[in-house]
Amino acid sequence: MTVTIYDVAREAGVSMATVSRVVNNNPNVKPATRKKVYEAIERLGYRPNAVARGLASKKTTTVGVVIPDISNAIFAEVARGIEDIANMYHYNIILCNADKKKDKEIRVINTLLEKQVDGLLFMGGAVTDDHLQAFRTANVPIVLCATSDDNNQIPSVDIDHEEAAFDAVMKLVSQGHKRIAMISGTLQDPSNGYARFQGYKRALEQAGITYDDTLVRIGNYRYESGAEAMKYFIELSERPTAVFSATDEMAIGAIHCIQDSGLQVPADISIISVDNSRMASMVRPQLTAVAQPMYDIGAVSMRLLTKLMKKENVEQSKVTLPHEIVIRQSVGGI
Amino acid sequence: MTVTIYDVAREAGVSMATVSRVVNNNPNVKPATRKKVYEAIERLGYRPNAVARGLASKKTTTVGVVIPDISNAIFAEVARGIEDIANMYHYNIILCNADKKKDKEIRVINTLLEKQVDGLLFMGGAVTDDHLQAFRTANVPIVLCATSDDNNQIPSVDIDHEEAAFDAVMKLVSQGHKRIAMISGTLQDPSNGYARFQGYKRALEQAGITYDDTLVRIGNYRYESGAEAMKYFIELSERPTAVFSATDEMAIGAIHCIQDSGLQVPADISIISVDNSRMASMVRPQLTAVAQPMYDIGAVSMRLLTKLMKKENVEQSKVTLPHEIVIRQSVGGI
DNA sequence: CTGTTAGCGCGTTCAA
DNA sequence: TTGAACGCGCTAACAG
Repeated sequence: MTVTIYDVAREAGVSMATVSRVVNNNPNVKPATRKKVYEAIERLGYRPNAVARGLASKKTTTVGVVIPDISNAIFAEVARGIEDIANMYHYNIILCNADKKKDKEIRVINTLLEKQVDGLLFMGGAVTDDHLQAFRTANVPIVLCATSDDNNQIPSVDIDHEEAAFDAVMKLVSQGHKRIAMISGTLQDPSNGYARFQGYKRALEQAGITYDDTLVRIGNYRYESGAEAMKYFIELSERPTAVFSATDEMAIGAIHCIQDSGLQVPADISIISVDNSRMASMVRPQLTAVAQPMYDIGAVSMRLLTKLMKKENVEQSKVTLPHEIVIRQSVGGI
Repeated sequence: MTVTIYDVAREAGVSMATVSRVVNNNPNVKPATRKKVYEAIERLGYRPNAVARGLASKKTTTVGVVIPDISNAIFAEVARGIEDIANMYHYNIILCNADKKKDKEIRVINTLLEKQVDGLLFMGGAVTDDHLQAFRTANVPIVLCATSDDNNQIPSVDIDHEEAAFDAVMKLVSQGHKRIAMISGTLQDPSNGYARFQGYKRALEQAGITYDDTLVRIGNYRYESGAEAMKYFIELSERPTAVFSATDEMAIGAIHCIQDSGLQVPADISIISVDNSRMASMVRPQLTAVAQPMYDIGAVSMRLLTKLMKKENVEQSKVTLPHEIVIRQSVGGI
């Protein structure tokens, strides 16, 4: 049924070792024999068995990527960066979606490790002790991508979320806003949640604005939750003149909620967010946002992982990429 | 370094066969020994090697899913359906992105096959002879998901794209529109492109409207291409009163283009599309669209694949799921 | 209920 | 430049 390296060897009149050599591009094969082998491979339709190869060589040339939520547009762009670099270094990548559930993340990590991936990329999402525990038992390199752990034990590539949020809110401040609300992610999420919230608070402080927790709502990163939070703000007796959203999608929900209430963005309320996904341009008014360099985060983390897998020594295992603010139309003066 | 089943056996004072039995939940093990083995596993931090297991058992309990374009929101929902059913039947799933490039699709298919997946799900996208060729050499079942091949040789789960497009256009017709443009995908794409275009033409014909190819533009499914196509239509001496877009994202680009030109949707121009992704509600006015049952397409195709993998006989290898029209706000009368 | 023994398909010495 | 032989970690008969 399945044609193996033995069949090819017999067909070509050589030994299996020789077939193995040509398949693996080992130069120590006479061109004539190489040709014979290739012909036999062609004739038989031989396809190398990566599983057997992996067992024999103890390498799979594949890296596993766990995506917290496949429907989050951010990760698509990060994945693109990962893939481009992976291809460059001849690694296959396999994606596993974890559906935003922590236990599924752990399960997926273990599955990937059992599959003997040569390295692991853990994309955005909280890194708990359970994660750390799973990582610790791995004997392949792991890098965190668009997230990081509290104590920076694991190599990671990310932006400074606190600073990004700070910059976003300061943009609002510089436009004269004083009553600035925030649509946050859950504070359990260290990057997109907690850090961005801290940045918000620090900016308020620096601007001399007292923090008011009626101006903070927690969303779940989805469009609807952004709209709900905004609805709450609009109904406040003294509503905010500007809103900082932790992510694009919630910001867009907020924009539409404002418009559906008969108000204008940014005339009545300004909106800014962090992310700058493709969606930021797909709304009217277009969304002003602090941009994460998503492609680069993916590319750099994959590059870092290749170094780790090759046991090259890396000078810096935690890399923080710069962010920048992209001005569009959703922020106005007061 | 790596702890094997053999180490566990020694630690627990049993044979490796027994360890294998408990790891695989074979009932033929005395509870006491089972307990001993579990303890040894715990103590040593043993993790089964899926590669070795796959080689010995000739099964990997994983199915490969090729995603044509990870940044396409449609596939996220389809993937969700796939995963839920896969989990139910205890299959792991690994996703491979093909970046909308045909050669990468073929490469990814072969990689997955080399990895000895037990089955393959090929998601939306054109199925060419090269694909068929790659499929033919596979000796595991394959099912097409949200797409199908011309001759229906491969099992598939999909909607009737031609009919869906027809229904969309007929909706426009029923509202009194006569000058109906289309933003199409490439005609090389049999499902999202060619079939939907055919449905458009058939609807026109049925409505007694002569087909006019100045009213058709080909886009690449991205927001920007929808906007560009719309720009072209608006500048026509006699512009359309309604536009049928092959997909949501292009439709949203079109809506914004209309609004940016100072026109209104649907007062000046109506828009309808096929897909009904999450984005359809994330635009103002909200998009009226023919809905594909994306989750179901994923779930049903995975279910079909499990049957095929278990060699159960399936009555119907090509299944066509029903679609329905979701009325929102982007279509008006004339 | 448990242990022994073959392979699974391939990479990799070590000789020749 | 080539081949023979071993072993990767595990499952699956087959015995006992």
